[in-house]
Amino acid sequence: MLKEAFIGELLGRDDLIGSRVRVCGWVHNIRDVGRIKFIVLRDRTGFIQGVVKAGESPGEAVEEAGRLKLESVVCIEGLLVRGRAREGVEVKVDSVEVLSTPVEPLPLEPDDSLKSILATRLNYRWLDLRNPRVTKIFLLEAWVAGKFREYYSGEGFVEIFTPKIVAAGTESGAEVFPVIYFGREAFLAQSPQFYKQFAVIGGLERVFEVGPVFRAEPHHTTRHLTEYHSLDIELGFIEDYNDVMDYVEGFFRNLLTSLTRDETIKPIVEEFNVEVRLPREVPRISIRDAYKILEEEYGKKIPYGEDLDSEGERLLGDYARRVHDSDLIFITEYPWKVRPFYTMRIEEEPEWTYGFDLLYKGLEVVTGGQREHRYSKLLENLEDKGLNPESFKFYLDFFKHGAPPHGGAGMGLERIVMQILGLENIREARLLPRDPERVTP
RNA sequence: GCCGCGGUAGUAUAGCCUGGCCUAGUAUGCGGGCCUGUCAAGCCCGUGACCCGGGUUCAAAUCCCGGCCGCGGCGCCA
Repeated sequence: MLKEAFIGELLGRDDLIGSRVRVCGWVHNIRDVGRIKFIVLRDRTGFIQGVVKAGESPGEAVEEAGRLKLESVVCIEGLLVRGRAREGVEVKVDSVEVLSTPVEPLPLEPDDSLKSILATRLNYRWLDLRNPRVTKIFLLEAWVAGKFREYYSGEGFVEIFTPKIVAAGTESGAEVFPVIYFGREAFLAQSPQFYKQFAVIGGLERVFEVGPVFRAEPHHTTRHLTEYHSLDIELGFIEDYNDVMDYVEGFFRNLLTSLTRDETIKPIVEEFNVEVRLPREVPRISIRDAYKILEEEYGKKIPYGEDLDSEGERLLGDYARRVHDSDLIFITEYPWKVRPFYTMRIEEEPEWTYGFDLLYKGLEVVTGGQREHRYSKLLENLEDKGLNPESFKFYLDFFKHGAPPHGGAGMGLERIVMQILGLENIREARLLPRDPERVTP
């Protein structure tokens, strides 16, 4: 390896002071004070200052240092000494090795990239990503996905990998991207829904998946992407959908608790200056109660039996915080008319379902519910939705040979990250966002 | 998909409403120079822009129309 250690690994290591180190990274800043040059190197873990002095440092190093540009990729070597730099230590440089240097002026300065509009930042995302604050978003995202895997693996869930090229859309209504599959029409999966049910029915019982999903909806909002990452779970032998919510809640408790305790992630939370609240209890209120709360406490009228709009969700987020001291709130028993056909309906009140959403800081981040596992009921549901059972034959067949009662949920990774950090636009939480206008870079 | 707002150097902005004093200002970057402890380094010099097309007018960055692109709200959703 050209590089022996991350910058962060060299900082705060008193035992290394006085020894020779090699540091590789990007030139973050050059402060040329006449015969002394200060070179600030950056990698994803931090900054370190190198000092080159004319007359003192080897002539070759001085010459090379003079040729550096911002964002040149270099390795410097020298003694690690206590210095007057912010980091407490600095490198007395005796060798500068330039690995790559910009061939054109920078269209965006990483250090200042946040001053640019998002569109420009996304056009030059490889530079924007070097902004330490932006880097941290993706370190957190990786950590969240890791926590998801860790939590559910620990609860006996099996990770699955389902097809992303599929023959039919999952939910009626939501638009899919068609692809030409050897001359036939196929689609990009908008959800692993059918296949995670398949895996449960196939005897894996408890499964999870982390994967991309695709939605051909022309949304122009700060919280939609046409390609995002879904954290999915599905589990069999549930008594009712509260079992599903228990597992969702368990994950969020674990996540938020770790967020406040994990030393590796604390600096990120601090950088964004966000408060992480651990709820004592996560309220579960039926949507019918939510209608009442919205009307009585906020004067907001949602037509009975209709879905919540985004303002309603924001207000319920406020309600949860005010009344229950919780950033999280489950809304349950969604109306049948706004839920997909595979959702289990309440036997005595078939206009309502065992479907729920979880709002985090007033934004829907999870959707889930108990699924209909009875073949005949599924047929009824399809008929009720005016859907043709023929188009769902491959799915219906799963249910012909023994399917346990089951349910599950899907969580939006980017939305979770966005809400944790208080980002204003979901594109910030996507490395290379896809939206109705953008397919590059 | 419907509705609204916007497009000025590489980047971010001022100017636009109330057309002329705009040879388009500022910051940062970039190029050059000075400076032996900077840390948003500083100082001096230079570089570089009105999205495209049409119209109104003596005169358009500025007003009008069309296009393209961007941003946001709603619907819908994670």
